[in-house]
Amino acid sequence: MSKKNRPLNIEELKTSCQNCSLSDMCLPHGMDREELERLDSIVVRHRPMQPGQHLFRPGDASHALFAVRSGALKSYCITEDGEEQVLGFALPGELAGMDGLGGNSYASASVVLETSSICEMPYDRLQSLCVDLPSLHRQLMGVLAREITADQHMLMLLGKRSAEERLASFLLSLSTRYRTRGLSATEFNLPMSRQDIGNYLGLAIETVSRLFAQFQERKLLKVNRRQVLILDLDQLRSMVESCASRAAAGR
Amino acid sequence: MSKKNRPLNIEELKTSCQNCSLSDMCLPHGMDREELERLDSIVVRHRPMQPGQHLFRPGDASHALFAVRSGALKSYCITEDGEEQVLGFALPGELAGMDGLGGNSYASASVVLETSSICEMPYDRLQSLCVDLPSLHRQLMGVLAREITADQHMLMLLGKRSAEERLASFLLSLSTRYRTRGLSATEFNLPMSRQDIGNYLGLAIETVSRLFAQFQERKLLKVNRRQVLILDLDQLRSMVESCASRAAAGR
DNA sequence: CGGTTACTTGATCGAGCTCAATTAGTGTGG
DNA sequence: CCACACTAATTGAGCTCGATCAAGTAACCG
Repeated sequence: MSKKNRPLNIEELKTSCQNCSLSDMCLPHGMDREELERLDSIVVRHRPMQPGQHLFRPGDASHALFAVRSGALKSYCITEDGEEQVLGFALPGELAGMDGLGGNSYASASVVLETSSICEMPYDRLQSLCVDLPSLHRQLMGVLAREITADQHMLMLLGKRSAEERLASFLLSLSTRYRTRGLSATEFNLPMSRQDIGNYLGLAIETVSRLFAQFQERKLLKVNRRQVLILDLDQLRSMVESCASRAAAGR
Repeated sequence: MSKKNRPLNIEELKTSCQNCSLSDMCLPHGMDREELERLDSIVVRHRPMQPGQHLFRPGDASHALFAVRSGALKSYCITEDGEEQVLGFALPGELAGMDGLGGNSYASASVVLETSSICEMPYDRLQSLCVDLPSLHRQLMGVLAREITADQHMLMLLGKRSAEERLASFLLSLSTRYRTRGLSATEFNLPMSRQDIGNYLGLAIETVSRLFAQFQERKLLKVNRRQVLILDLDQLRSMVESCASRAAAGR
């Protein structure tokens, strides 16, 4: 927490995949020291970005994959009529910009939700590196396949689940992802607004708000604005048991 | 139709990507003659498969990508409570099995809807071929990226669109895909049941049925069981985009 | 044929949306 | 420091779309 107010430390900027605590859940997963070094050499690291700043917008020439080092991103697209559709959120160790791979432009937008450090990996360099590093190639395929699986999991959520199940599933997903990152599974801050949550889950924001109130009354959790404290993870799980296996498997 | 009863013709089995009319909308897109030959060498072609047969099921060891040569596939997953969730349909030139790439097993199932010829491309051979053929690598990435984009388009459909808009969008998608394949954009047979359509679109089958009836009354199309004749493509299109009223009104 | 499955049509009900009002944060400027 | 504006979130009331339940019809198949 005091980190926030410290002046910029050059050592922190000079970070590499090799000493990044997230490397195991990020693109470098399963790569050895030498491979990591080569990946490192193509990663561009910027200064922290501020809420509201965009990594890219739909139609922008697609040139790079992005990894979240700290902070959070929101991925969304704009429908023909100007409505926003939230597609997902990227937490540390997760990627954005996959939909531009192999094409000319991004189909979605990616915007910073809270102050974030981002690693940028240019497609062309990534691709040529894949030729040399089969494990990177496999890892990249795996990342894309998991993204497809995750999107399909969302299809199930939106197609089959009630509002209650959707919100429970969403909170469990966040909980699991924070725990994986060594953070608390039961106490965290939501990086996104109610608007974003509702949009993502296909619900009106009033419904989201009411559900939070209802969950609180049922002693499942405590929520104050963006602060969430989960009191009964098991019961939340039992609300979405049919989706739990996939989420837990992580694959 | 008489084809069904003819003995197996060796020439029909010996088909290759090089003389496949679908190659432009399939994995080979953008590859030259020599590259095609090398891709051909790793493609396994089976005898036609019958409705109900599975290419793979969730949890099966993932070993290959599949391309539809003729016929149609349904992709779905099963939730723990035994519910089926339809994830999509593959028409000729389209792929199945992408969610197993880079992992150990498929997350979804793929089942044949109507008698189909399938091309099988083993992952390991595909991957080693990617090292030699950058254009295949790029194409594979592109295919995966498009799949992600398509899934995200479905998220929008399920999250934001009314039943009417969903069915219109579904029919338009089929229409476009058939036209791209050199078939009629206005007259085709649905390869899937009402059950499948409803499941896919997040609607009850009764709703799907009623909408078909309603569309017919509005002279948008004629439908008889699985035969569809689209009468007013433009108006169907305007239904998908005509959410402008809602957007203008508020939000 | 009779039985089975796929689809259609009708009637009713409720989950979640919309509209509207209120409350709680969050600056911003005097 | 407070008044004011502005946005985010909550809460309430009523309504609508689409689900569910139920019955009927049409194709298919031994």
